[in-house]
Amino acid sequence: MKTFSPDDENNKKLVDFLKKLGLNSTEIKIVTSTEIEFKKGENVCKQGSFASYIMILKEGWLKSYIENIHFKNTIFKITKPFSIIGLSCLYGDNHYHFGCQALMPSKVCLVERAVFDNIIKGNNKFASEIIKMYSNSLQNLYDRLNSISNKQSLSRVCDSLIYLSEKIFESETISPIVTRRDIAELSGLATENIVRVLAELKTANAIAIDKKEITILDMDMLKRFSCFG
Amino acid sequence: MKTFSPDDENNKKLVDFLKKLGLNSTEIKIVTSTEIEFKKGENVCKQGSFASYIMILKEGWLKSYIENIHFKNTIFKITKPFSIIGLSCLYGDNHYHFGCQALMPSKVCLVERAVFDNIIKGNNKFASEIIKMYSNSLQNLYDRLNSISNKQSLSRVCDSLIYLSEKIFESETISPIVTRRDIAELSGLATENIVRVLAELKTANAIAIDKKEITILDMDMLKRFSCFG
DNA sequence: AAGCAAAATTGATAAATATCAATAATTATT
DNA sequence: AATAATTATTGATATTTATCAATTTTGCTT
Repeated sequence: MKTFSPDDENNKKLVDFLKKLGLNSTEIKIVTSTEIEFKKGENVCKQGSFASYIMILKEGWLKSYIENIHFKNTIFKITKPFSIIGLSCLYGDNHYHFGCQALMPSKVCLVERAVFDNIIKGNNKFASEIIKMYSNSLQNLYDRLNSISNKQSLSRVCDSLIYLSEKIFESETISPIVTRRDIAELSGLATENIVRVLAELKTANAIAIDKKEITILDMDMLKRFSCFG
Repeated sequence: MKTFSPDDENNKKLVDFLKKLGLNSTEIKIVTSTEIEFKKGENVCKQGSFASYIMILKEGWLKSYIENIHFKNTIFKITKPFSIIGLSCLYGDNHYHFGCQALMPSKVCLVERAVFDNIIKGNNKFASEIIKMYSNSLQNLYDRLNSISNKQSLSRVCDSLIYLSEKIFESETISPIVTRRDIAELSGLATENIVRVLAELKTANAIAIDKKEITILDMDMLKRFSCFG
């Protein structure tokens, strides 16, 4: 009997994911042929640089953000395996409109844009799956925009925690790979305010804090706070 | 010689637009068969309602926005003819995640989602044009998010004015169909602050104000202010 | 385990924005 | 053209959030 290393396991999952998107074996080989490792904190892509690749996250976690002139970032998405990054750059001007950084050691498959485009054009099932991803991305951005532009700090932080718990980590526990600053940039607030709001939520028994790890104890309460505005 | 009514003219432009997207005559007929008129202020779609249709704006102007509980809206897009609205609802849960309202009397073609989906699946050229629109929508949302979450009022208002002038009206003059409140909801600010910032910009000779009409006199200045943060 | 660097926390203060109230201007309606 | 209704404007004030400075905690390296 063959034993699988964690890497084999991960390969298998990635292939399964791509199959579900409608890719055949040849296409899967093409798409997974170039794999790059990134260290924690490394840039996966830089805002403004030439957008050569569409990226598939195979292992690890990334954050995608928009940089402004004064190095104040807005994180609009945390990405888990197996997600596709850079779809907004598939057509249009040839530059990344956002930056992306590894939250922990991560492996990413790079697919040249033209190659990716070709597969879409020749594979309707895949095209329609990609369109689903676009829809999801738009909806996620609507959510973030709503949170940041219409709500106050408490509600915004709750939104971020709900997002991280439900959409990203799929657990009541938010991994400590997400820092207070990350939550701040996700909420459009200063780090110090995040700390204060988290302390409030802890007092209210909505969350528990163990060092950098946050656990949601009362999701209903967070959702009520989120609605308050 | 035949003379054309404004309506004929408009029909022709719409057909041209759809041809460029790769649709054939049959598909164009299907897509333009249902046409609805909306009065100024009328809801084209309501956030949360069942998403039956993809919409093509044939005539007029619309605003798309996200509502929060306390009726504070965030406008994320102003739409001109010929734009497609509701792509984010093509798949996914069956509800509109945003509201859309007519800024003036407008005509909209309604296309059932399933019909639209079928055309995409059978027409690669069209699918890839639709994907371009998704990319543009995402990039527009990145821009808005960056403006609202990282910048102060002056820069935000400048961003909104630049957006309206360059992307929407394609003129230095911003049509008075956009109210101060619309600019506020586009900028994530209170209406009163918009008025104050506009007064500042007028004093700086960056814009001219004639009743409700705003004309950009110095686009470079607006862009510098936009970057200040 | 000690020492260092990064991240988190706390309090005090400043700055930015929202809100409220009152008035003026504009547009729509009759 | 007169009136009503909406939208815009202005000033004063209250809230909210950011910033700054100092300290503590945590995680990492040796």
